[in-house]
Amino acid sequence: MKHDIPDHKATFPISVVEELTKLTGRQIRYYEEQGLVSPKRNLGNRRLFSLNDIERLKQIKAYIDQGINIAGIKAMLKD
DNA sequence: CTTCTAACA
DNA sequence: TGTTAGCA
Repeated sequence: MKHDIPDHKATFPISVVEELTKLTGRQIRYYEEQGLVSPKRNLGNRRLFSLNDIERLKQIKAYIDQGINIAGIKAMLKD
C-alpha cells in the first residue's frame, strides 16, 4: 500500500460496531442470525463489518427503537 | 485480551 | 436480551 488514505473496503470488528450503532454484541449477532445483516468473516471466524453493514444496523436499531419486531424489519428491509 | 458459539437464567 | 462457559 503506497499512501493508504481512503480505504473504501474498510471493515471493522464487532467492538467498533457496538460503539457506532449503540447495539450490544448480542443484538448484532442475533440480527445476523435472523438474516438482517451479513458481515464477512476473517480467518479466525471473526465478523468483519463493512460501512454498509454498519449503516444497515443503525437503520435496524431505529426500527427496534420504534418498537418494530424482527419479522417487521425483515419484511421492510428485505433487499 | 477479543470474539465466537451454544445454552441457561 | 443478558450472561456465562469453554474455545480459538
